[in-house]
Amino acid sequence: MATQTAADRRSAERDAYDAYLAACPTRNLLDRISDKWVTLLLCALQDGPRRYNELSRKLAGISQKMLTQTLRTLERDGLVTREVTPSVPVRVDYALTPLGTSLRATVEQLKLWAEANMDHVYLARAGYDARNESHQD
Amino acid sequence: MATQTAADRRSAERDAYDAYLAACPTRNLLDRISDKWVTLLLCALQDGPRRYNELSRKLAGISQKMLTQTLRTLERDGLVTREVTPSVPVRVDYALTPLGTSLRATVEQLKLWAEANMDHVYLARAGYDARNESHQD
DNA sequence: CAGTATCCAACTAGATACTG
DNA sequence: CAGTATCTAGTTGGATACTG
Repeated sequence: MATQTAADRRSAERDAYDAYLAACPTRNLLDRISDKWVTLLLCALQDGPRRYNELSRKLAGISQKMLTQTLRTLERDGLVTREVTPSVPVRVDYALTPLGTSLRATVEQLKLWAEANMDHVYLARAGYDARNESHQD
Repeated sequence: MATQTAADRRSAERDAYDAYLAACPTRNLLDRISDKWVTLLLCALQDGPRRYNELSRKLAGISQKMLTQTLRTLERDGLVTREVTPSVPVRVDYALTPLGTSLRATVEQLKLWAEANMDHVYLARAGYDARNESHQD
């Protein structure tokens, strides 16, 4: 009994943060990093520093607002660095921090998974829709 | 020249889907799976089938609407199965498909990353905010 | 138990125009 | 070049009430 309790306590301490809990701050962090722009930006920075306009071109269709906003959040959270070279015109380079690199490894899997399983998902949707349309009558 | 072109073509074929492109359907899929409820649900199903109310309790604070909606999307995309046992009251079990299991492996890393690096992110934010408040004057 | 249906406040994010 | 500022259409998701 005492053993059980001690084990439980140890386990609780190790898992101080638990995203299943609504009040846990990791719930918010998980929400932030679960974002397509975050994923694409971190991936776009994997081969070294990139300039603002390079990122803008690479992430086709992203608005200036979302690009700047996402980069600022990533910078504040310690995932990317922002280096300004005060030339004329000014040059700004974004790069991954070690923390950002550690997250990039994971979100890249997400991007690769989507690209690898798109066809599989298409098939699943077609099957689901076919099954559910036949229930209509 | 011919070699170059052939290599380009091969590369283009391998990367038929590219989430960097706005019009690519994987951009949408990436957006769908980049969702905290998707992550938490897939993780909650990792140890086997779970009933609707079990999931509701495990994902503290999720509304019925989001739970049902997310489960339906996951089912349609072929990531989870929904099994109805027509008892009274009815019993419904959700479980991961092989495709869902493959995605779960990745999103679990996301959840673990958030839980493991929360403190690091807190520190980064404090540093960023301190640096930027001192710029105010 | 496992949902469905509806309403709506709040947040999101694109478009647009402007700047050091 | 690398942003900022503003406006708003559209979406999201929680709350609430109801059902087989």
